[in-house]
Amino acid sequence: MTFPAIEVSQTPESKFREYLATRPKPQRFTDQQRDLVKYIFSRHTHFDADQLLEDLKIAQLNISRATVYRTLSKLVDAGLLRRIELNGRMCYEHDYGYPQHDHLVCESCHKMIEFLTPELDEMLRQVSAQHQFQMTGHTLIIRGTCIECNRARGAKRKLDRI
Amino acid sequence: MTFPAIEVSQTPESKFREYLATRPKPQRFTDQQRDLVKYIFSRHTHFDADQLLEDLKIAQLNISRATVYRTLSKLVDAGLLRRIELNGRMCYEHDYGYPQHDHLVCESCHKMIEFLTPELDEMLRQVSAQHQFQMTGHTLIIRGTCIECNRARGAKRKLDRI
DNA sequence: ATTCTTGCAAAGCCTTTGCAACTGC
DNA sequence: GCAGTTGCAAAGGCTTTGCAAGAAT
Repeated sequence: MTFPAIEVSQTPESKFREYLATRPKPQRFTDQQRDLVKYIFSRHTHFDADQLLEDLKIAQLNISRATVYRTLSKLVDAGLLRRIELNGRMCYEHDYGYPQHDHLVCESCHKMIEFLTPELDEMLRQVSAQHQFQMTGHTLIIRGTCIECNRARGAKRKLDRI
Repeated sequence: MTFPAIEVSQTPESKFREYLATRPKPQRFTDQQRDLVKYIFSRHTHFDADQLLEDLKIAQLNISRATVYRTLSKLVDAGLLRRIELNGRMCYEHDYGYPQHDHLVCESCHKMIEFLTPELDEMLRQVSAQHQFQMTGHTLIIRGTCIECNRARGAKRKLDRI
């Protein structure tokens, strides 16, 4: 993990069960949902629906595409996952037990680097206030090239010159 | 316009022609492209491909969907338009002759409000430097409710209580 | 004359949805 | 047993693309 986890009193599974039970229309907790929550919270990565589906297959967990999409939505609603829009597709990351942060995204290797910015919140609040805007959330992504890809590129340029 | 325009020495059309001529493989400047550039720069709005297509129809300019998409891409490459990803679709706005800024997006009426933040650039630079990250651009969107929608909502709540 | 662009329709990509079978409570 | 969930395949929304006809240089 990039940052120390936040202390939480419940497991992701119990938090999810609580969410399901608490909805206006109570929802059920199924085997597929249990497996998904367990799998997703067994590692700290950014992933999209497709990657997750592949990884689940490798892990011998047979859960259909439709169920994966439906469960991801519920997990976002439940506050267990955060959704990030990136290059026209949805990316997910842990929300529960993990501090709010933003991302540097490498356009070469697509790595996501997390960063914390206490000043940013203050800035967002000020801007919103100036426009009498009721902020509910924000998205900040810094695009560019990570240090590894930059080095690789530099090395390649050197080779090209020989 | 929300902000004063930047002084530019060329018209959007001539800048585009220059871009087309300067590419490794020179590209042609067609009637459809001319009409599109003229139309797009005749007003300062945020728009997506679909809205543009509708507006073009109203303006009696018959340009096919494919050509609109293809030309929008070229205009982005040429530095005439900026592309903003929003709710799974692409939005466009003037780049040439207009200062770099970020957006507040109302989730109720989908209005986009532009704002300038000198401090932000410094912050982004610092974060990038800390991670030895070569920044090429960023996206910052503040989501929430604009003042008009907030008022409307308040009014509705009042009515509901009667 | 050559090569690039257009317009059409078809395909692509990611995500959502209708429906019959199934399952948690 | 009833209401909500699954899996499948089909549909949806937006964008891209193959190809023949047309236009720019």
